[in-house]
Amino acid sequence: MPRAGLTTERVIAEAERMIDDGGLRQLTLAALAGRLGVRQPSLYKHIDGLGALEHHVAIRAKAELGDVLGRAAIGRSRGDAIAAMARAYRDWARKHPGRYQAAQRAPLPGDVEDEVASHRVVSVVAAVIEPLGLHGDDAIDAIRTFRSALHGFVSLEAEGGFELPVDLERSFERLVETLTTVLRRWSPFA
Amino acid sequence: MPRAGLTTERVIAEAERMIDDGGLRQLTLAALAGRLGVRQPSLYKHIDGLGALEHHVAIRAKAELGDVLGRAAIGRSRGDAIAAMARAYRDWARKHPGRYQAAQRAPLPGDVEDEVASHRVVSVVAAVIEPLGLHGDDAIDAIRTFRSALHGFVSLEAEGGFELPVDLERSFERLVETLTTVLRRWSPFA
DNA sequence: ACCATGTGGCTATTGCTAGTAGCCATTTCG
DNA sequence: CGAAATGGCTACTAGCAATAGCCACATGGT
Repeated sequence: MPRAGLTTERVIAEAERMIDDGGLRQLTLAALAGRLGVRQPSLYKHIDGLGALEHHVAIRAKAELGDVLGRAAIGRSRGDAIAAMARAYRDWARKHPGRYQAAQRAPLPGDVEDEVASHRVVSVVAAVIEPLGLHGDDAIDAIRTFRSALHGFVSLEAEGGFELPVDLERSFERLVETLTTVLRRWSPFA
Repeated sequence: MPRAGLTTERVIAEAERMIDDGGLRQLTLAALAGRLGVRQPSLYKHIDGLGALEHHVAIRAKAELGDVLGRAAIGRSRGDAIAAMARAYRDWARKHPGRYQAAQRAPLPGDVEDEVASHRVVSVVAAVIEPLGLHGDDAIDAIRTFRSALHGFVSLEAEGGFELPVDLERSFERLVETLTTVLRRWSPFA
């Protein structure tokens, strides 16, 4: 009986591929094992159950998204950086819908690894917004607005929540323009 | 053996209560039957399986959300109507997190009932935005921006996606103010 | 009042899922 | 080259949705 040569890495990678074309919901250990040419219980030698697998996928997705956002902002400033980051955010989410979805679960309190990965995304956004002169609560409000608008657009788009598939590019560019304008003019709150 | 006196209505209502305090994910026919004092197969006399049940819940949630938004805007105009609608949106989603989540699935093509309910939400928003002088593609972009920002905020809030639970009220009011300002000044696109 | 019909429960069963126990062949390392 | 570790496996349990088919209750007509 020749060995399949699985590793934790390969199992997770296949799970990622699986959810990116089929949705998070249809990730099952049975189907995953099938894809890897192995029986379902064999997976437990590499991952600690379905929950742990989803957790790994989530952390990796958060880390990669943070990375992508960071790279998008390099060499740009202010409005340009914000727009580039927004487009990178949407692009990544569209290329990896399952992983994006997996990344939405908040870390459990005390789960340091997850907290770090989650925080990275926020801190990259914060780093781009800070040069606009925003600090403290004003910066927090601005970051939340930015994230809300992007996450909202991306997830409505992914769910097919926009009724007409036409003109999504235009609508998104419009949203990006609005965001950059709004954030550049962000002012202290009463 | 006395009858339990179930109806389709009661089954759906109990499912709604169930997902509103526990999340959509933990809606199972077994648990639902337990709550209703009945065995699991008995539910099939009233609903056509778990998928159909979720579908009913989704349609009712969309209809009710559309209703709530419509009522919020009555007697107000322009910025006031937009702000009131935004607050009503968030309030309803917070009061009914499971139903809000259920309402996010887009209708399958040809599912007229679902399409009507889905469209109602969009058309209420459209009705409030139109008096600002927006038509055609500009109105579509504006509606999408509005929905994106609200849905994004609400779902990030529900998932615990904002790191600090403090100041959410302030951040939301800020978002609402920003939205009303942006929409009032919405201009034709190049 | 009573019988006939329809219906809302039920038990029993199937098939799919996650997860556990424990075996054994292959690999790896002293 | 032998011993230990390891990565597959089969066999099993338990929970889930769903179907088949039974039977008691409720209802309505004569």
